[in-house]
This record gives sequence, structure tokens and C-alpha cells, in this order.
Amino acid sequence: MSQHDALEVDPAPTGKHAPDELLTVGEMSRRTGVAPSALRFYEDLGLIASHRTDGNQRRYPRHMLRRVSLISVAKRLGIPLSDVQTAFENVPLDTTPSHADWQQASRRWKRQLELRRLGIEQLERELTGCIGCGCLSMKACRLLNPDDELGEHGAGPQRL
Amino acid sequence: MSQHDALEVDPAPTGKHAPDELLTVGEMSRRTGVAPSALRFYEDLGLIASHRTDGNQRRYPRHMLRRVSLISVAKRLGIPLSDVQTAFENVPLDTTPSHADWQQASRRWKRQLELRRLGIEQLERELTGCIGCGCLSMKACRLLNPDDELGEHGAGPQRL
DNA sequence: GTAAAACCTCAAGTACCCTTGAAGTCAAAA
DNA sequence: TTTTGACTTCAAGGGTACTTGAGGTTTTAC
Repeated sequence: MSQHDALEVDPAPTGKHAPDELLTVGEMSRRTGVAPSALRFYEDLGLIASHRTDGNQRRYPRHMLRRVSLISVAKRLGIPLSDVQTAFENVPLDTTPSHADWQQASRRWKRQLELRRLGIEQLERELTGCIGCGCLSMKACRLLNPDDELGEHGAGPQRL
Repeated sequence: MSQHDALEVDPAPTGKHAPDELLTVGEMSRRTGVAPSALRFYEDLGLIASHRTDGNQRRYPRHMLRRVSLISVAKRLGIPLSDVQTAFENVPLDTTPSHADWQQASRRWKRQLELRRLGIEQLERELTGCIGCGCLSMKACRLLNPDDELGEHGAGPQRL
């Protein structure tokens, strides 16, 4: 990349941090538990962004910590990066997101998580049923119909 | 494969199914929504198993439907196949699993799902908090400490 | 000023989870 | 019996999510 995707900024963080310092890749990595290579990868995907020093090194504004943390939580929950991207859709990358920006994103996330949780709860309920019945009678078990959350229309699952 | 991994069986299913018929790959696929290539892949991994006809075609006992369904549900929830393998550890592949076998596996699954659900619920709670506070004060937000489910010991996340 | 640590890019490699295609065989229906 | 569709194996390819390594530059610390 010969073009800097953001304006030049103050050189670099020193040993002791002023309250709203810029962070190097290494610092981001230490504070989020996400490897530098992964941070660069997320940046390539446009999930996060950085400023560059005159020497072309990355400097992250502090609010980027939040994005990275959300990404890594999502990863732990098995949520793909594409979904994360969607959730972040209207949260600005170049400026510190506003209260409203995060509010909106939070609500979006919450809806996604709720769907996931409902899926899990459904599966849990069905497994509880299976513990009781042993599910040797396959016809009755809704687990065999992965496609619908609740509905049912016959005995055999279909769809291809 | 020159060695059959199971005994030879009755030729093949006819158009109309007797109650406890063996199923071809195509039938398994249609009934579970999982592609034949995926079924073969799962078989290579040892997640499922089949008998072979004299002509070397796969025939699945009906109880294999249940395994495949559980696998595909897990996939939808972002649970890796290795976890599925663990959950199935004591469920026999070669014989129809007993009531007790499924009970044990179900309980194991349920525990795994519960952990996942708790993770999601935690994240939901925190996002709810974020909706209220806007989370502009990063220090307070527990999201930044991905490693512990509840505990807290300072301001900055660590671990690498 | 100089050395070490941290950073840079780019290409290739890895792991998981499959799909696609080639070349051939088997099974069920006409 | 013949034809068609479903099946077989094996090798290669593809998407996601990164890691590793080479070769070089920047920053920090002494």
C-alpha cells in the first residue's frame, strides 16, 4: 500500500500512556488477546482501521479496542466475520463512534445473539425431551427437522 | 477401500420403505438436508458409519439419521465437528445406540450447549448495558475482558 | 550512534469443512 | 436387456480464518 488510508498522525506512544493515546499493533494485541497477524487480517477485511505514522506503522485509536473485542467475542461464539461486518455496518471506522452509533450496533448484535440463543434453547429443550424418551422413536423428534424452528408438516424432513 | 468396515447386508431399499430399512446416501441426504459429499466426509472422519452392499455402495441404518441431524444442527450453531465427536464419544457407531447411550450423549450435549448459551447471555447482558451507557467509558465495559465469564481484576485485559 | 525490538509487505502454508470433476461401477426401471 | 440415474473413489479446488517466514524498515533504548 503506497497510499495511506488516513491522515498522518503524531509519531508514537511512549512507555507511559496519556489517557487517549494511539496504540501500536503490539499494544492492541496485548490488550485484546488477538494476534498482530489477525489484526492485520481484520484490517484487510475492513473490519478495523488504523492511521499510519510517517514510517508507515499502524496506530490504532483507542475506540478500535472495542471493535476488536467484539470481534473476538464473536469468534468465541462461533459467529462468522461476515456477520460481524454486518453488525458493524453503520459504526464509523474513521472517527470515534458516537453513543448513537454504538447503540444501534448493540441492538443489532443483540438481535443476532437472541436468534442464536433461541436456536440453542430449542436444541436444549429437544435434548431434554430426548433424555426422557430416549428418542428411539425417531418420527417424533423435532431434531430431525433442522429447517424449521417450530413448525412441522409431516413425518419426513425434506428440502435439498 | 478394499476392506469393508462392516458386514455385508441385504441388497438395497426398494421404492417403498419397510419400517426399518437401510438408507442410501441419496436418501440420507434428502432426509437430513446434508449433501452426499458431506456425508462421505463425515464418514471419513468417523462421525458416522455405513454398511456396504456387495456392490460397495453405502447403506445407512436409520439411527444414523439422528447422528447426522445432530451434526447439522451443531454446524448451524457454529459448533466444530471436533466437539461433536467428543459429544458422541460413547455412542456406538456399529450398533443401534441404546436408550442409555443417547441419554448420556444428550446430557453431554446439553452441558456444552448450556455453556454456549451462557456465553451468549452474558454478551447480551453486556450489550444491554452498552445500549444504556453508550460504552464510551471503555474501562467499565466487561466486554473488553473476553477471558473471564464474570470475574474482573483491574482495568486492562491481558493474556497472550 | 548503534543495536535490539518491533514493525512493514507479500507470498505461501495450515486447518477446518467441505464441493467439484473425472472416470468408472451398480441398481432399478423400461 | 439395456439404459438411466445413483452410486463409487480419488485428486484437486474453494472459502474462511488465520499463521509463518523472508527480506527489509522503523522505533526505542542504551
